[in-house]
Amino acid sequence: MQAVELAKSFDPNEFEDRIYEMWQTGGYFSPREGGEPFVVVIPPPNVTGVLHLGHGLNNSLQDLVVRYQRMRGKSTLWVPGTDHAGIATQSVVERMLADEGVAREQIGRDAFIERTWQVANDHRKTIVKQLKKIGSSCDWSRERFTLDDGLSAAVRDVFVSLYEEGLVYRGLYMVNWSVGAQSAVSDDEVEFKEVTGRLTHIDYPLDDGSGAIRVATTRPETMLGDTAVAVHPDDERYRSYVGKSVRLPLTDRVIPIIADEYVDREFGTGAVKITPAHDPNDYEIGKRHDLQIINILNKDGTLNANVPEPYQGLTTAVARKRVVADLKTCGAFVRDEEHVHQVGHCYRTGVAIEPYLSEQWFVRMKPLADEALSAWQSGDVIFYPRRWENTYRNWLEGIRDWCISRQLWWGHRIPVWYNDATGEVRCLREDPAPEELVENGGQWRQDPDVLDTWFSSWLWPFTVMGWPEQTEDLAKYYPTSALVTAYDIIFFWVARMIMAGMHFTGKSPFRDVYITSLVRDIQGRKMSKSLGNGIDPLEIVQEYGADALKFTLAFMAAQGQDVLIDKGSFGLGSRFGNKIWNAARYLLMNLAGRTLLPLSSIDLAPIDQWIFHRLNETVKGVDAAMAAYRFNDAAQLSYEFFWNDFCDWYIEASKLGLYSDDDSRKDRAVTLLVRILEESLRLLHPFMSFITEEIYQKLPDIPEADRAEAIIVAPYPAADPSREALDAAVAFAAVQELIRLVRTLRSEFTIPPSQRVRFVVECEPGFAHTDFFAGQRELIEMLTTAERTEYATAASDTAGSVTLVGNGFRVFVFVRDAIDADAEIAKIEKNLAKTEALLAQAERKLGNAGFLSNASQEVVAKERAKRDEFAGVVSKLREYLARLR
RNA sequence: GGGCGCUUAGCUCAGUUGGGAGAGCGCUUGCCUUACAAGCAAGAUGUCGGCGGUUCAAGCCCGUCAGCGCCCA
Repeated sequence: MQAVELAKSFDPNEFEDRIYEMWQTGGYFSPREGGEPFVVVIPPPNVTGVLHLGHGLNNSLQDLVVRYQRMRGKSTLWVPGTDHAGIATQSVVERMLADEGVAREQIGRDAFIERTWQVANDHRKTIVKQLKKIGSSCDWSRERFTLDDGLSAAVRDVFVSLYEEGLVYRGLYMVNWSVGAQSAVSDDEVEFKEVTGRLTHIDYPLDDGSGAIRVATTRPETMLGDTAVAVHPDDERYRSYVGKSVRLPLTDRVIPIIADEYVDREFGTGAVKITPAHDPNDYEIGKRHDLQIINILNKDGTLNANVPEPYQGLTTAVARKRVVADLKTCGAFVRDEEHVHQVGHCYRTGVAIEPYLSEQWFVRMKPLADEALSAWQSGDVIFYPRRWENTYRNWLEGIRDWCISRQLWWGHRIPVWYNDATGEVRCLREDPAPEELVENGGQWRQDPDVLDTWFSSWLWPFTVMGWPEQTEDLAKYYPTSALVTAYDIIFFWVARMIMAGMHFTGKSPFRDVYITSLVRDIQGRKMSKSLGNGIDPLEIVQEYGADALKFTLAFMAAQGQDVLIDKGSFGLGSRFGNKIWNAARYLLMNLAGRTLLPLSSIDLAPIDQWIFHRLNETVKGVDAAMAAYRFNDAAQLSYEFFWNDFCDWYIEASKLGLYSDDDSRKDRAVTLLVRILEESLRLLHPFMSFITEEIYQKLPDIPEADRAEAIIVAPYPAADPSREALDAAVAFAAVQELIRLVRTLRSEFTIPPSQRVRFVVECEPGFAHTDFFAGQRELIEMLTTAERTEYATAASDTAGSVTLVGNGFRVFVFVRDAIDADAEIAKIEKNLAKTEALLAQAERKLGNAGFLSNASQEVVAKERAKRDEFAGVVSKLREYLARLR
């Protein structure tokens, strides 16, 4: 057989694109015929921008799960796609237009939407390219976009259905007005931030001239819209004021003083100004007391014509200063003080939210939330880690109606037409709408607003399968198997998808919800553009390779904890790739002139049994970890097997065979090495996808091996009871102990590699591995750089030796001349003290009646074994110490 | 105000049912040993935040205090 040559230096850039192309051409990303389905739908990235490291984590983990299940024979489907992200995308385009000096109103709705499609398409292409670059094994033939025809039809269908069911309604309500987006947003889209403002105390003079009532407010400019002052009905201080009126400063209005239990007597002065149009609580009070509602804001957040002329057109911030100044001038201003309070901000634009009374569309959420709760209660949805179920439950139990209309152009247009003349309203599935509704003579007009982006996202798991059409995909691949997403969108997305799934399909859209952590920088800050601390996943791919990206993230993604990461962290995965590459390179270069044998013809030596045993244990561990979504455990187990067991021990040991002059011995060694390499590659493929495929493609034919045309569709290693070899594992552990003892000695006394040492191993009577040691002489000598080692039950002449104490044996190393006696004594004393402490601890336990009666048989037996081991070591160390002195 | 989480080696973090404290990076020492210096061999470092309790036994369970973070109101 010819040698296979791998490049001397490992360079993932050399093969990653080529391998991805090969997978795509091979059609491996599409579900295979037969097999139980395993389906994942991607959390669709926004077409606003490009992928960041959070996407890197999320998609790496999805790829990990999908590849693992694919190799386990499942009919695996990962549906990719993108989200139109209404507000975010629209504002990106608006900014672009602004740079050109144009407002969207100038170019008109159709032109604006056209322009936005271009931007969205550009971003979509970039995102797809990025997902491919990091190795995502998505089925690209099924890629979807929340605004494409099929999904749009579904959105329309759902809106109309809910309208017909009475779960969608329209009305005049206090909503969260995003001045930045000039649109309403839902309650969930408001982020409360602590803001240091000022609490302003103002005297409102009584209309009858008998004094004034003092109010305190954090938003003085809203006084221009005040229509009452309220006090608590039981507040003695203000009892006599109730029923009187005040003359509102800076205006010519007279407003009443009312009593309402909502008022907090402890806050401020205990008297509160009431602005029904601009505060949700004031609005409620206004309704109770039939107060006038004066809207003082324009949609852009400036003051409108309902305020006195000098303030019109000012922004709220400017108006605030102006109002305070004018209050000072007229003497109504009392004082103000620093005041820390929570202020709502739009999560997309970051601009402060103004409570604003307007006509909007809402979804009545209670019935839907109940369905989502029952899905969870009956175990149809399981979160990993479980504690996120609290978040899910709390949100659903305190559910509020969902404001779904947005005053935007980019999105799903609300399918409702109004006849202003007759007052008729029609909500229609038909698309395009009937001729008579289309804006002709101005009789009918369509609602100008679009729907919240999440109103399409919440349908994602089944609309990507073609719903409401009863498609083949829907029947086969819905409900999906697992959802992988971050905790910050449990409300926005996960809970709503479960609601929609239950309501429209009668099924939870997925059973397992794996909640990923957020990726932060090394100082624990969220990665963001403005901080400039973001990490571009493509930069990582460029520098370290896609495998390094995925492996490192998987290795670090313990359940529940945020991942703190910097660029250097990816060295972990990169070094692992280098290790795999070089191990494979070494084995393959040794194929020259060899013949691979059938595994069944080989009589396994103990060390071979040991490595198969370790591989088998690793497979079991990885399976258990993957079943529990413990990706870091799975990654770590495979890493340790490959690096520590296979490379550090088995490959090193195999050099005995490879460097021998015996062809059959060489064939045997190479056969086993290639065989274990092949299985290891399959074990590692979900974590290190590109490199394992690249090497797999270069492997020679291996007799009796379960090969596939590509590793991506090769079978995942399965646990095999016949490979369990506990005896070999225990025996080999003893050999490792012996070798480490000698190596440590060499290192501690700086015995150069050029100096081969000689030693005698003396095994105690009853030591189980005496014969095994002797049988491994060659290996032991190679790995300790020794010569002429002897194995005996009683060493005869130990003069000139240094003693090493193992569990059940001693090693007499003849290097006495090389060592410093005082240093040796100090070392032994330290070791002795440590072992004596362990012995004392074990003896204390075994001397405790409570321990003997309460602890399990197994634990007691283990403790006895420990005591015997420590006792043996202690007595041997003492004896040696006595001899040294 | 309600809820969740965190505090373990210099750094970043694992530690699944309670039973001799771990990884990666960093550090120290020696090696360019015919796969890999992105490597090999060896080594050092912990009052597991404080206090109290349960238990034969606590990093792990319970209580409490302190500090940090997130979510909801």
